[in-house]
Amino acid sequence: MSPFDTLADPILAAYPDLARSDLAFSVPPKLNLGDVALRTFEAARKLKMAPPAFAQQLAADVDFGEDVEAVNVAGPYANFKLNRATFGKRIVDAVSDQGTQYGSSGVGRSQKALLEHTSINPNASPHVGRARNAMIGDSLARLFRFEGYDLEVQYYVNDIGRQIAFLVLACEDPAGMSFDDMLQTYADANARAESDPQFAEAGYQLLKDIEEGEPEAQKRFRVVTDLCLKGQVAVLGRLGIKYDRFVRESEFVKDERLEGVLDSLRTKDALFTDEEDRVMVDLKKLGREYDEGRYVALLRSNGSSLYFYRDLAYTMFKLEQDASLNVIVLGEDHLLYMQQLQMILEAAGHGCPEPIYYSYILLKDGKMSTRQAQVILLSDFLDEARSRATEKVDAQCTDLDTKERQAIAEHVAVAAIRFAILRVGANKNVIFDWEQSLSFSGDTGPYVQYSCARIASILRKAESRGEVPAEFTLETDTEWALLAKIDAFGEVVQTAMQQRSCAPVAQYALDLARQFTGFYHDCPVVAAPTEALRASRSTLCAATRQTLDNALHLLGIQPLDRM
RNA sequence: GCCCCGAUAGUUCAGUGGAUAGAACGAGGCCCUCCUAAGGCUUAGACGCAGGUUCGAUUCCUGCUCGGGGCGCCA
Repeated sequence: MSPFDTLADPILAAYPDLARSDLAFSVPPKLNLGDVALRTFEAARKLKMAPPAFAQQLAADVDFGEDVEAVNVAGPYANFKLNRATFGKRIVDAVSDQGTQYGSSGVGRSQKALLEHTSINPNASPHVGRARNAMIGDSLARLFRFEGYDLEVQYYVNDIGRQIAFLVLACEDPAGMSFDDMLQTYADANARAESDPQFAEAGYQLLKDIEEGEPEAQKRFRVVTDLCLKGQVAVLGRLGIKYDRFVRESEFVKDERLEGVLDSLRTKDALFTDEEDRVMVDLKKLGREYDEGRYVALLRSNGSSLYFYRDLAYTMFKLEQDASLNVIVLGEDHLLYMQQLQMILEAAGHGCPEPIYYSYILLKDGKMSTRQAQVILLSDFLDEARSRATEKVDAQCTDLDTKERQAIAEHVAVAAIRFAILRVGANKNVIFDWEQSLSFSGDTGPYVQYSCARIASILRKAESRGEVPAEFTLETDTEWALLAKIDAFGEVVQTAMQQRSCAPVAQYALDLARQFTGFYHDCPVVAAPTEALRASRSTLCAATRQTLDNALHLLGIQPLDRM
């Protein structure tokens, strides 16, 4: 129950021509104006009145009951002064009742959802650019589950194709190799394929062999890609990222699911074999207006499949699962590709997964490239972050044992990277900067964790378990501002769902943590002047912590009790 | 050439068709006999350019400039 709703009802009763969406409530720029503001431009227009006049009339005519202490009009704005204790108790009760579900709208309840993310080549240790996909995907997975969806997260393992073939070819003794060797081997193999036509030819032959089911070739691919996949998943696991199902691309080299699609294309005269014997699709026949991206190749001249063909089959496989939410996280380079895929699927009468695009993380001197071994590896980043965090934790938590301190340091490292990536909009390029990404102060994940630790410390000292007292009291603007912030969480979650992005959640977590810090400095809890205030402030701390926990959970960041 | 995305303080990012555009880092000045200084207070500092729509545009539209991505046997 948001304070805004209880204010809207009497207004709508007094002015039947208005709808809830005409009433724009917000927090006033200064708290001395009021606790909640109503902007009247929209409603006044509908009623054909001047906004200031409407605000005056509304303040005079509408009875808001005893929960509203005053309505002050400032030009086109009506500012409400509320009975803060009453509203405050409602907010704190809501958090207490809903606990880990506080903020969820439950829209996804009893609905199935499918999310594909990461899906990188099993060729080497993931770099932070790739990890952006995984972090965005994982935060969306958490968001969808929080909203009640029954979600399956899929990782499409690109375990076949030209570049994997080169890697497999270069791994003469895969059994004796470690995951850490792979980056260099992969880079070398790609360089060699460029300069050594025989090597490249052998790669294509290997590819053809595996597609034709040659057992020895399959085994070689499997050993290498398994080693890589295991290594990648372990590194991503450090970030708390998990997958429900791994689907191998190699399972889709020949797929009967495509028969229907290909038939539809033939019917529309969109399928043809070009002069070089490739099987192609002409999207112009399906209504594409630009020459750009008009043609799509499905099969090589030697009959082996291309990525598009295999992914089309995999996408059909996903569509068969009939999820009400079917989302895929992709790099911005896949935009045209996805448009093409959608056209083909539409031509065959199918829907298409909903794509979420993200832009690249760039290095100061250009793009990260695994192929050229020009990367910041995620594992290197995490190690460096952990070692910096360890220094601080060791100095500050001297009463904890080494194992506990190490665990905290790892959580801080993960918080730093996840927060740094998730808080910026997905369609913005990020220029990677070591010092900035490793910072633990300011607008960072560790700052939010620090607020959590402070709350935990207060609750330990106050020996409070956070029960809401019968009589909730508060006396300062700071306490009210914190309550208003807590109340806003549900709306933030809805915005995140609409935008398909947890960036608003990250921003919110920061705002809430900062708001709490203001409270921390202004309002003593343990040493509160009265028992009633001590109890209410403890409760407010507990509600803040629950809300922070819920927000951090969506971001995949561990709230800490000590740091 | 064509198609997508971006441009807000020195830097990295938020944000909004309407009240005084928010933070952080960096720079200057302060605060630990006070629930964790990974903190707080304080000073200075910003909507790329040009048009248009609107009572009102940083926000919507068009053009331009700059940056990123893409455009037939890579994935």
